[in-house]
Amino acid sequence: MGRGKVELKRIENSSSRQVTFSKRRTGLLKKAFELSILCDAEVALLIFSSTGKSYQFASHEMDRTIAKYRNEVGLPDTTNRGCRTMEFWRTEIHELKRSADDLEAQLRHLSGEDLSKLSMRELKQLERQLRTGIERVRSKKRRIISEHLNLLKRNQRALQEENNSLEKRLRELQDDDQNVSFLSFGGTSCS
Amino acid sequence: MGRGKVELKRIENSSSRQVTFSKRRTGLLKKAFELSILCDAEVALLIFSSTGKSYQFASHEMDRTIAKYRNEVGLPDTTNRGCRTMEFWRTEIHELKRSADDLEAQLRHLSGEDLSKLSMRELKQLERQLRTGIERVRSKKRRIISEHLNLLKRNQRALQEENNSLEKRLRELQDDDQNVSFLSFGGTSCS
DNA sequence: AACTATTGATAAAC
DNA sequence: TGTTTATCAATAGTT
Repeated sequence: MGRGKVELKRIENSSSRQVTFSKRRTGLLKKAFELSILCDAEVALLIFSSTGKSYQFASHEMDRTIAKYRNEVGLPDTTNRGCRTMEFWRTEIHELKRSADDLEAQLRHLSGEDLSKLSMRELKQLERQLRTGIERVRSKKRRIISEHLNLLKRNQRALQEENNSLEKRLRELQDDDQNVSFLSFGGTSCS
Repeated sequence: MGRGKVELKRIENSSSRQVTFSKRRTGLLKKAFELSILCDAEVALLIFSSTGKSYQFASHEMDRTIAKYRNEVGLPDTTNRGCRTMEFWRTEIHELKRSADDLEAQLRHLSGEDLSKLSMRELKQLERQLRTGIERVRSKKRRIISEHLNLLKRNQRALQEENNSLEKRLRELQDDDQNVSFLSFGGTSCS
């Protein structure tokens, strides 16, 4: 952004480097702030100039964010254990509650409740989501039904086959019977 | 940057918020990287999404940069007060997380995901719920559209009336004009 | 530091 | 999630 592209390497001219540092540092801090507000994120940013001057931004308590990071990475936190943890848990719980509230609101919206504050755009999006959901549910139902049907067909086929073989055996038995009668009564075929 | 300005406040629509988070997070990390290269600065950036996912960048060793920060701010105090209620917080958080998981599962189901474990009966119930939801959303949309339409009609009517009165006044003015001509020129009607 | 031509980032839509 | 497009924002080079 600016007149001409910039190669991604250390700016050799020291005063340009300082000017650029000042401009970009400001921009970076601003963007970190915006991200934290717009997206409700927890952001911590530490900057040290090559001359050692320090700049920073933290959307929440810096130590808490660092503690979270250490937790994530797996190392035990070297900050205060104990006293501050209480506050840590409290905010943690607060956030969990808020995200639960958020989920509940989404659920209500998907059930068609509490729509009064939604814009047309949000309503359209919601309808699309519901349509997708209902289509997937229906497709799942169809699959279940079709599987059930296949099972029934298979069973039917098996029964039919069993039936056939039973009939066949029955006929054979009847034939035997006739032969027995024929033999025992001297060969007159009746009907 | 993008179509239309953005107000600096938490984005209420949760899916927009997530999309924006993803985009801006990428941008922020990129800019942090660029600053560190171009200006030879030491930069550390920690980001946690509102759902707790973690992202980070460090131009140097993260711990070193954090240590530098701690040094800058002043060493942490080691006060260690009673943390007997630790267990309480732990269970509290556990419960909250479980209820959040439950809500998330419901949401997934309503979005048509994760249906494999549901029975036919549950699927039918889900479909009914979705149908109700979609019908309510559609009805809300219809109401909004109809209100908008009414507003437009009212405006149109008002404009029409204004138009009529303006035309009337214009005619009156023209008539006056003719009368004035008539009087000053002694009564000869011209055309 | 202020200016402005340009590039870069990204909101909205798909 | 990725792509595209229309716009706004950041900033490189200049004064």
